[in-house]
Amino acid sequence: MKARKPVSGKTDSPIQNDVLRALLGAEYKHLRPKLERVQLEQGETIYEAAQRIDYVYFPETSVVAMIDTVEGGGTVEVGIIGHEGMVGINIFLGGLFTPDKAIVLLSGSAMRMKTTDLRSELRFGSPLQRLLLRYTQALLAIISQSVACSQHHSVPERLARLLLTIHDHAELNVLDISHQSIAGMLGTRRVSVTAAAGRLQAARLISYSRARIHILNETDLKKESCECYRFIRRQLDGLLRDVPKYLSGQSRVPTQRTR
Amino acid sequence: MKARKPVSGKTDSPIQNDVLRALLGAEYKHLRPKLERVQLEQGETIYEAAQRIDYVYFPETSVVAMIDTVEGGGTVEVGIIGHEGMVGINIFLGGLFTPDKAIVLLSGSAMRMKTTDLRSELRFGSPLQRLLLRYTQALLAIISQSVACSQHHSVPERLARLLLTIHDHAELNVLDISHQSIAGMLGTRRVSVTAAAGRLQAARLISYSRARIHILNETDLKKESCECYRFIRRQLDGLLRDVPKYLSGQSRVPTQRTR
DNA sequence: ATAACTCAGTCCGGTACCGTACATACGGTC
DNA sequence: GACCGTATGTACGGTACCGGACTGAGTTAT
Repeated sequence: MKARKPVSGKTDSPIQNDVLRALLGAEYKHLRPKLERVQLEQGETIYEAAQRIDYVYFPETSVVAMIDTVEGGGTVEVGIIGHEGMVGINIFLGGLFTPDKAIVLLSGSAMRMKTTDLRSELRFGSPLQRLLLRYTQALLAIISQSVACSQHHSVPERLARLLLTIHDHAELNVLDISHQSIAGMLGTRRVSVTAAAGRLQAARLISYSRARIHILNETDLKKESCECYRFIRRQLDGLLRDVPKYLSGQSRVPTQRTR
Repeated sequence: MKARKPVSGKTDSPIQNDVLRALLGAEYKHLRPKLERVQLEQGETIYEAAQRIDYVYFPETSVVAMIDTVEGGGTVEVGIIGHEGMVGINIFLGGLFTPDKAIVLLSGSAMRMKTTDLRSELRFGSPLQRLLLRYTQALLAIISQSVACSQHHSVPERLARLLLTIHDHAELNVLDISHQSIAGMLGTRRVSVTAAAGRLQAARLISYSRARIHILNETDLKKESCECYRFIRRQLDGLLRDVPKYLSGQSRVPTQRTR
């Protein structure tokens, strides 16, 4: 496991991950010393496929993509994880490894925790466990939808969906991603991405150059996307709404991070 | 909820679902009165999408498919569930509804349990919970692979995979399924299935007529399938191997049902 | 026997991709 | 400014699959 430097100075600033924030009561005090804030840099590989996992990550401003690889080298994205979730859900489910590769899509901070610490937190029907169960549910629904999506929706539709999904986690209207790496996520050729992106640019919905994409018109971009974007949003929004009932003293989830 | 007749007579015969069998100790006695054996008939719909769930099902000789539907009517299979698993995993994860439709692929028996009973069983860190967590893990891995599969593998490859997967749950080398419903699972046209199936028949790997498919040469059929079949098998086999360590008094999982 | 239905076989033009290749353009480095 | 690595633009033939339509063959109902 590669050494990773903690974010200097602001180790104690407020936590921005929704799962952790939902635990801000008594549970939190107990958990806090086991959490460490780290900076994740774009392009960095967090997990290799089939690798033993030492840490799970709760992204804050960072965004992480889960990537599957098939024989022959083809890849595809099976999940985008940001401040609403956790990277390493397989650990929670009882596994020791990740089935897929996790790479950092957008630089930013994340809280991390040793897998051993996570496991001991889960001993009882703890709030953390219920939160993660709930998150797993959303993840399962989203991935199921992804199967349907890759089967039935066109590359342009899926490109719009992907851009919107990442954009929802980003702080600006700018995404630093190349056509090539988008192609890797959609499981298609770079050329197909360029063609689709070209159309979106011609329609003034986005603009791009050299691995930098600007979202110009989010509203109309949604119209170009397949239903899957809305589906994903609904799942993740529901996640926040459903959280309170799992908590004891807490009446409402803290305000969502602006983007 | 439709009335469903219990299987007459043999209500007390041994349970054939792997999850339940793994609980055959003290936990079992506690659970047994809450389980009811029912007969599931091919083509029957167990859950509609977005429907409230009253029962979860533990298939024994029956096989169930989870089907997603997209706007426009396209469908795709997102999971085949047999004696190794549970139908209604979303309940376990804290939901109230199924996101997808569940239909009976092959007739047979299943044990079922009220969702309310399931929930109360899960209060503590029960063995049942750990078994279902472990199962969820496998399910997540399999569905992730399905995303990659539908993106990168051809219809003939995926047809072989599907037939093998169903066959593994069946008791005979005969599957009563039409090209049309296979098309619904692969998310493709009936014509594409016919073409692919025709090739497999010409190669004497299968034979078929009027919604009845015979598996003639499983070994060579595997060679026509994409890697995904092996992947699924590995996940489900690992499921059985990993079970014992979650149990207290039990040293080994009971012998697997022959097929 | 006839009809009605479901299932499978075949054909047709169209298109959204694929794999490959090469050309151009941008950004940073020296 | 010249260079190099990376990103994007474009072209081209090939093919897997689509949507739609029609035929014939088996199965069940009347």
